[in-house]
Amino acid sequence: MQIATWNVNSIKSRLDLLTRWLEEARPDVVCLQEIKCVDDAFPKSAIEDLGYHVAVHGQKTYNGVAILSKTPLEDVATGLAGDGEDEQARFLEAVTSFGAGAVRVAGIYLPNGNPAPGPKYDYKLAWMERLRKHAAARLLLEEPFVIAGDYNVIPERRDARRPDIWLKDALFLPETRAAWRRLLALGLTDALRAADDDGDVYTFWDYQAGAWQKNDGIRIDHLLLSPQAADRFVGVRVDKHVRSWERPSDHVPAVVELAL
DNA sequence: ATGGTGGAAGATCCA
Repeated sequence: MQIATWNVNSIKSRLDLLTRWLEEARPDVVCLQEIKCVDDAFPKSAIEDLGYHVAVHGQKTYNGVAILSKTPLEDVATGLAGDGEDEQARFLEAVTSFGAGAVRVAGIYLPNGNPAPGPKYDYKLAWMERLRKHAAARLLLEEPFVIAGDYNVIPERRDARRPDIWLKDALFLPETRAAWRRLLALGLTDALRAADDDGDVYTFWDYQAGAWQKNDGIRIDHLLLSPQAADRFVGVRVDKHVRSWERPSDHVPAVVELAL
């Protein structure tokens, strides 16, 4: 089965592209980020008509996440533990069953954090620590578990075409990368780096300055696998061609295939 | 020196 993540940058503006991609790729589970709408405004029936169950955690104007699945979504949870005051819609988790197996999927939209330093960066780092704690708790369950989403983290220099321009950016600051390493150190596998090939793997190209035409990309969308999910790893891909479609998101879908 | 791109909301913020 295939699990995908895609920051669509507004579901209303991207519904036609999402539909086109779902019909082409037919992933089993899709985590969407930056839907930028309240739950009631999400085009649920259009997506259900394509054969998907839908869970939504949205808010007005900003952020917002959703999970689509060919099989029913159970045990749905919204919001990341650790800050009762946090009202930003950035976390959604659910369990889906396929054949004999089940997988728990968390869809995340990790805070951008710019400008850094500042309160937005503090929020990002706190959010990353909350995510680490949550993942640690989930890993105790020893089940197939995938955390998929827009992490707003460039893990290493090779994850940017021009790493030097990102040195002072919240996506690439040493503290950001240290928090990423602490997350991985729990025993999670970075699926996009789990394949043998070592080439460019970008998932985002800015709308500005011809970034796409110059392949001036970064890898900030990630799928992290629990050991029980990594044991079932079959392959991974980035649907880069979607970035060249008309009126694209600045992110493209990333997909992992698991033997489930 | 300026603006660059796009979305949402509404004339500005966020990415």
